[in-house]
Amino acid sequence: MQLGEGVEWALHCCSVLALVPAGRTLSAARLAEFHGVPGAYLAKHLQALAQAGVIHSVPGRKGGYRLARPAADITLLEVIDALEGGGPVFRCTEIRRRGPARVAASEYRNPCAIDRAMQRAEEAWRAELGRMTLGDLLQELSVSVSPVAIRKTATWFEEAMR
Amino acid sequence: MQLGEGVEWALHCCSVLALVPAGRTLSAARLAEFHGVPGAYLAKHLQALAQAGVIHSVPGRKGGYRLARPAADITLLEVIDALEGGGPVFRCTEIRRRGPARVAASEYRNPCAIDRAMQRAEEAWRAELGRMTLGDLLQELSVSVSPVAIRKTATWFEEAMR
DNA sequence: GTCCCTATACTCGGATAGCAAGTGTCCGAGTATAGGCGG
DNA sequence: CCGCCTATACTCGGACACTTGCTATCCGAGTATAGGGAC
Repeated sequence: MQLGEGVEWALHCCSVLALVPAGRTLSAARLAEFHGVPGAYLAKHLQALAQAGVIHSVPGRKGGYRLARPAADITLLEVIDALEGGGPVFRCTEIRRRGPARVAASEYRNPCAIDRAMQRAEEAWRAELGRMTLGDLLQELSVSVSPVAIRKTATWFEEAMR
Repeated sequence: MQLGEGVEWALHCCSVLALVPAGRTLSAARLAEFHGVPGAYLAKHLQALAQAGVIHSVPGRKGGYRLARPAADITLLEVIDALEGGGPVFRCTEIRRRGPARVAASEYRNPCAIDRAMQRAEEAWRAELGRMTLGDLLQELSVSVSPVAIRKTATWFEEAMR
């Protein structure tokens, strides 16, 4: 089991979009260029983010993408769920109700103990991701990224915003 | 992202194998019959569990499978890692080092903040699964499963052990 | 009657197809700009 | 000189191929049993 590559791209793109000035946008092509990834495929993931209400898309010539809300109001969990569908990682198919030891449906009042344990673990995962917002991420980036890289990013931004 | 179907099967099989008397085994065919799943495919997953040292395989005519250790010493995490490979769910491909804003490799001393956040969440998931053992699961099952189902399972076991 | 040998039945183990989902790419619909034309 | 109209360039959005990994199955290698034969 592993998350799709698009999750990494989406998280990086969102952290970049958080730097876009209010009222401006950044196109999918620019985002792809910045991260060195295929633009056509990245567009597909950005589309999913837009449909989930994480980012806002602006059509037309001066169009592009921007965050749909302030960075502090967007959790990492939202970004991931937007791409992966948000369904449960572990799907209980109730195999306990199959085979020779099955009993009447009314006997299965309690939920499957295995499913419960898995959901508990999954909830811990989601809680951790739901605790952290893009705002937190930006703050962490501002202190952990080297000044050289920050300067270079700022320069690229001026070019891209022109 | 979702776990393979085999994870559910493996967890149920392990909880059944925990009921096997010491010195005895249960064949893959019996386990498949009990859960109503294709035996040939289940065998593949049991094989993975055996290679990971979770269960012990006995070849030959009176062969089969049994737990490699006491149920209280086997965590749910071990079972899942045995099937899914144990690798990280989120793989950081360091895309920050690509594109026009990249800088010299020596500037990337700090680990990627996005990767850190994802690993933290993943660790919460693994911790929760590592906390629970098959022994805990059995105890929970003994009180949550209906007496009728327990009796029916016991009857099937007597037949299978013959 | 006892021991040994052989054929058998049943087990695990790895090698082999089929299929769904993720990966990657393309072209069409829509909009703000820029330039030219008319008043 | 000013306003309007049209052609253009650039954007997002969904429809279309390809590849990887999960799903499913089979047959071969190995071992304990059971039966028969020899002593």
